[in-house]
Amino acid sequence: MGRTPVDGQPVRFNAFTASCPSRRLLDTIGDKWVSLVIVALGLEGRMRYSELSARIAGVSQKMLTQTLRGLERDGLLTRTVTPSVPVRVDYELTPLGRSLLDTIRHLKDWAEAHMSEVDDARAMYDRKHQ
Amino acid sequence: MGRTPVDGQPVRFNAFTASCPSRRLLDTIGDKWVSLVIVALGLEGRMRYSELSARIAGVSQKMLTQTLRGLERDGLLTRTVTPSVPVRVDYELTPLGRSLLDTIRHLKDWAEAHMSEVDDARAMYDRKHQ
DNA sequence: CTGTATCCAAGTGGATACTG
DNA sequence: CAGTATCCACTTGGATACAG
Repeated sequence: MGRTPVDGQPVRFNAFTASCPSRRLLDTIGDKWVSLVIVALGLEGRMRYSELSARIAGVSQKMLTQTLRGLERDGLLTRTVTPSVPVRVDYELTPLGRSLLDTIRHLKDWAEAHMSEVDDARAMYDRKHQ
Repeated sequence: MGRTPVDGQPVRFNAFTASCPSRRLLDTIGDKWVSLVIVALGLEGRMRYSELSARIAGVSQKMLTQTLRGLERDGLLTRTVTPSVPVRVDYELTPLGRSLLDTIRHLKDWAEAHMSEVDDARAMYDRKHQ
């Protein structure tokens, strides 16, 4: 999200720099299912695949698995396989995942406090522009 | 992001409910260019279209205009046209936009503090899984 | 139960050309 | 200068079928 200039050159924001941590975080939590998974695990502590699937309305198997794999890879949750028959798999937030949950709660707070103002602004804009 | 149950039924997260403020906020700031525009305007206060275009690397005219229109519609910034020749257009955050900037800064703080841990987790995951 | 693999429709966004 | 309009390549994600 823009690097601090060290050479006196003007700052130029660059969404493409792989080194931009903010961009990467936004790409992660901007994903449709990521925050839902994190919030669900934050509330329940530990959940099975089937519980997550039931809890998150509309998610397909493909997207739930893909989301969980990505979050596991990022160190935000752990995946525990119990080799019973049938197999049981549990997911749980890591400390890193729980700290991200706090950040997501800030977003949630802003959203719940201010999205109605956004709605009002939209209604007014749409009225003005037909 | 899940509604509080009022009838004793289990909570079910639903990313589709238009009424979910968190989902809508995430959709907004998850957009590739939105946060870059907001942060740029937060830093500079007021900027012309051409200044934004120069400041944000890689943005196309189409996407910059589209992003600015969306943010104007949401009441997050104002658009001021000065009918000179050639025309001059300035963009500036509204108070609502500045309050969102604060929230974005929280994200930025988490990202700068923890994305290196995510990198480490990814490296370890990729090593384990070939 | 917990996935994996494949197909494909819809959405996203860059490039290019043109305009008040 | 500050856009608008159009085309199209690429990505995203749901549906479906299959598997350990």
